[in-house]
Amino acid sequence: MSHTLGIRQAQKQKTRQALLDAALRLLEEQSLSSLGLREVTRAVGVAPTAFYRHFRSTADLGVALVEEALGSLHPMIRTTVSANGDPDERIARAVELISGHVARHPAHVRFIARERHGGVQPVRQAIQDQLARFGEEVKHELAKDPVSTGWSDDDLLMLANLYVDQMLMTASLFLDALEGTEEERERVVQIATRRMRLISIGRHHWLD
Amino acid sequence: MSHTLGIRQAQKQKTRQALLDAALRLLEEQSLSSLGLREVTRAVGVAPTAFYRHFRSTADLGVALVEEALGSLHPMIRTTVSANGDPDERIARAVELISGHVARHPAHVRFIARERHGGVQPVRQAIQDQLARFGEEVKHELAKDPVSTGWSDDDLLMLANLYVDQMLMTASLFLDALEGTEEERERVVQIATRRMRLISIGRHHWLD
DNA sequence: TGTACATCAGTGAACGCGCGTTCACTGATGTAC
DNA sequence: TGTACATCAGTGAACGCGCGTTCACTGATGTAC
Repeated sequence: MSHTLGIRQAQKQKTRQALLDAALRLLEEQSLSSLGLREVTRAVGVAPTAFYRHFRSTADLGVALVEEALGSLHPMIRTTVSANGDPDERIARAVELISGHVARHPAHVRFIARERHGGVQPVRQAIQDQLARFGEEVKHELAKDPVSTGWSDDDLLMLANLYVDQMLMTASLFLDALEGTEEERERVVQIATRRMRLISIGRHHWLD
Repeated sequence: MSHTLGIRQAQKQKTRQALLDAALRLLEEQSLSSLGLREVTRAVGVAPTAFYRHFRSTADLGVALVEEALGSLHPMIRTTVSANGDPDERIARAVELISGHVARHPAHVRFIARERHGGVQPVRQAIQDQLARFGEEVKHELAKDPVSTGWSDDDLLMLANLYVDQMLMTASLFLDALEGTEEERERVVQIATRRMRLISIGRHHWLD
């Protein structure tokens, strides 16, 4: 049988999630380092002091947001990279997947792009850690590909991280085009696809 | 004859520069969106109200910092891309140039990396504009290269922007390794070099 | 099922503090004659 | 060169405001018997 939370626990989690949601919305127009605790509680409709029942500080809340934004992405990344089909098909699928993810979770993507180099160290660290995990996982999937025979471990990791950075860059481009026209979004698809294709070509000729 | 500034103008520029310098130092540990006007004037040793003689707001100061950080970089970029020699030599020279620039101007590099996706729209826009200019300039230099014969304008711009993004990424890696060991920095050189090499290989086989 | 006590998420008042902005000012520098 | 007036970078007092944090509290939920 599955464990049901008590009423108290359930209500606490609900408030916690409301704080995270409100913060994420406020962070669309500012950086975490300028986000105020009172701002967040005001948006939720609880007393400022209620914040401390859930987080030590806004930095702490930021780390929780990193987990929310990136934690669930690992399976998706794995299946994308390990997909089969010819290179162009795989690239098209990956670009579409990124596009869809940005459209569904724009605030999360913006948050990660913004705070990756942002002014709050623990959050920066949490993002770096997650991205490093992505890198390792992508490397692991790439290693299975016949194209990778003869590659050193270092080179595989280099390529994996290049892909990860490329995905983030692409996500950021889609984000900028979100409020634009369909034409602009199509243009991002074109650019992202060709960037990926160039990297893919480099990969296939790496050992020449 | 060259025009000499009056005493008043000279002193004003000196104060303005002091404000920019102080802000840049404070921004090593926070984002622009949380930088206070009083913080900056306090660091310089002038009254808070003096700030308004030079900038309308901290956002305005941020735009001036973008100009200071990127404005003088255009000639450097051009000569780097247009340098001759075999691809590996050119890559090695480019990586070393980025490494040197980061070592000389760490705060400027950090500022750009941080505010590129930061919470202050006018500053983000100013950075985007400068990077778009870099892209156009790199494209213009790439077009001169025999390797580029047969390339469409769109593809050349795609490659140029890929290079620009790659430079920023590399600069950011060097930044993270600045306080680390010489070994860590050498590792960044290796990674950046191989990323560039893979892109260069992709470039040479693009039209296959 | 009922009772008595423990837990603890959320409250609301209070605090001291630094913020951005206004305003009239000062006194060194610049300019006209 | 000297004088009289204009300019304007920087000053300092004052303002209202929202901030993060503390503290003792309340009352619904949880638990032991």
